[in-house]
Amino acid sequence: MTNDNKLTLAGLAKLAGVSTSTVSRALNDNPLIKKETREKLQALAKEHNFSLNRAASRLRTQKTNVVAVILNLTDSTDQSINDPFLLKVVGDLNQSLNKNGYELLLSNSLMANEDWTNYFINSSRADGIIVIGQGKSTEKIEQVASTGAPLVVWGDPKVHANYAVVGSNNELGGYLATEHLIKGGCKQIVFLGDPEHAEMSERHKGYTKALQDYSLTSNDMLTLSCDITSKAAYEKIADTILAKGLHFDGIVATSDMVAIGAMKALKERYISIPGDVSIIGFDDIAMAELLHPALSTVKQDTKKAAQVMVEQLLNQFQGKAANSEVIDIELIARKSTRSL
Amino acid sequence: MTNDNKLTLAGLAKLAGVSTSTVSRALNDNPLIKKETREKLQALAKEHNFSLNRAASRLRTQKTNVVAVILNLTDSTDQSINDPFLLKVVGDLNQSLNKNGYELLLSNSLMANEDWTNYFINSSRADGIIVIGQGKSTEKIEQVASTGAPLVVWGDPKVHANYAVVGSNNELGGYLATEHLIKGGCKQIVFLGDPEHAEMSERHKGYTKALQDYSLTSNDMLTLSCDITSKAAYEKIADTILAKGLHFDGIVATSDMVAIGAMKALKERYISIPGDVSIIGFDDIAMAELLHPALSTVKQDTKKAAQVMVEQLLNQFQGKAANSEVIDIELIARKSTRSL
DNA sequence: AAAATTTATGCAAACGTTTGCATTTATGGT
DNA sequence: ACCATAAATGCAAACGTTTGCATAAATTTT
Repeated sequence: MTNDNKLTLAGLAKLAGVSTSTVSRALNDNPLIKKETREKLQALAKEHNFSLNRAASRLRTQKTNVVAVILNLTDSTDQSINDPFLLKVVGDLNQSLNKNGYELLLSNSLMANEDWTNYFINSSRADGIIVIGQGKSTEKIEQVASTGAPLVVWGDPKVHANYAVVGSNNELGGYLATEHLIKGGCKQIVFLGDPEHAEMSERHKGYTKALQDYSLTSNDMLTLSCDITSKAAYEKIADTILAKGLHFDGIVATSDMVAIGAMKALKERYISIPGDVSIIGFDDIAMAELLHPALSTVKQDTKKAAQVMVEQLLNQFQGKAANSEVIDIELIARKSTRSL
Repeated sequence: MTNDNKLTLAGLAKLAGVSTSTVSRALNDNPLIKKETREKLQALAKEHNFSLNRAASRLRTQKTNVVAVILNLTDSTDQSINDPFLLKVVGDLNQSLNKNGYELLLSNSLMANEDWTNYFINSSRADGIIVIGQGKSTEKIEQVASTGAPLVVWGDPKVHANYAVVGSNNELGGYLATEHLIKGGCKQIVFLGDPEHAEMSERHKGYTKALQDYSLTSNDMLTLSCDITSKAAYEKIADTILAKGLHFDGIVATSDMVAIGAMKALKERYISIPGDVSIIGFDDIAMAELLHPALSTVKQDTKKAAQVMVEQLLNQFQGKAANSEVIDIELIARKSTRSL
């Protein structure tokens, strides 16, 4: 529009009849420059539609103002990429990062290079790394941590790690969910999910503890292990009922998506929810309240989580140590569970 | 680990006893360098965990190998950020971009600066822009297009625009969906969605055309306008039934999320699906087949779409003009619609 | 009114690559 | 053996910022 050959700092300087250093400082609102000239130059820049070359300034300052967000998918069936919860976290991180002047470089564990520190940090692609999900193996994460690169992980904050983990109180969540079913009168409560997964295993702990506290059967056969996708959950419940009949009256699902799969398997068999079987999920994805019956669940506060994660990362940028932090969860009782 | 003070090209060169130019060329696999030395240097680089400073190379080459992906949210209630379909598109774009050596910088229309070309392209943050969703207003997009910046938009490819649009054949989709209901015996078919939205309005066209072709009532009152979220759809259906009774026996929903909301409103009133009312969605999100009843829908091929969009963008990088392109859709009949 | 201080601006080097051109080394032709 | 050509490497400039230090201008102090 205005000028075709890209306008540079030097160009602006010439236009204004000052030096590049003055323009640079003025645009960065450096008080070293007299206020009037600062404003004049800023106006000039706006007028000429000037925009700083970030590649140059990143090179000079050794700071990118970019954060790499890595979706830690568990395997190649791009299943979890469909989990609305994870993607909600990405969205909220984007908001928080932008608010703090950072941009979000999206990546995932399947595509990203082997050595994350090397690829993102040493190459000046990003200043820090946020990993979403600990998955089943944490070796790559630990490797990043060992390099000392700024890092925050979404996962279970209770697992002892040499890196900062932000996450919900999963054990408590599992406990509350189970207790809610118990109080609704359930006697045979199944845990449905993947107990090898860090976060899920904590939820399983809470589940077991609640059963003990209320002295209910804590049979091993009540733990149904399956991948954390709707489809896997659907199949697991269908198979189980086929094999052993309806030997349970409550399901603690490890995520809302898992609960959705289970619900479908039950509905297809005309098993009433919550009449015959109560079911409770985890996450509180947007869809939970729109299911029929509306899904009771344990809500994870992703907005808060995103804020905390960004905050922790910024701390590390300033040389401070980062701490793991627990985000409060909240039991949301809807229609898929009986409440006596 | 190996060395703490960052290793640079010059450092590597010194280690190898050659010049920086040789190392640079070797690492870029430039045949100007003898094959043996190339391999030797690449091995050395790997051994020393060397990684190129991208800020520097971007500055020098004026190429970032980054593409900005902008989620074009319609308003500030961050509603659409919850739409799994949009996020699926982001995921697929990430795959396609990575496969072609590009990285994905995520942004959204609410946070991003006003002038997208200026912010992303002129500043050397990215080489090109992909906008997901035309939304209700396309002024920002048109502005980008007018600057000549590499741009591809996901939306309705039929709307005549001065930029390349990749999208499904929405009119055909709307037609097929409606026809499917008609063939199932529906007589009073409602269109549920937002006809002001570019893509949705095309689907509405197809809907109208199908009604005409089969000479069914094409009453204006059968077009129920609502935001494209589950919640809005739920409320719209609930209100409509309250006000006018059940005056329809089929619903063409503008997206699967909208269909989900409508389904809930029906179920709550013990209206049988598809017994009393058939319902069909659009998108085929992962969850569609896991609803009860499994949702019939018009599938959009996001993987293919992502590939095409990236391809079109790469074309523009090479100076070629980009064309709008139509992605095939597919009717998926499940259990939420009668099939006579 | 000159010296001392404060305030505002400019100079020039540096960030780490890439690449046109010059130079050296190897290969081949007579 | 010598020259012409081809292959391999090196030199040095450039990309567009930022910033320590030096300088110039304005202000205050004596």
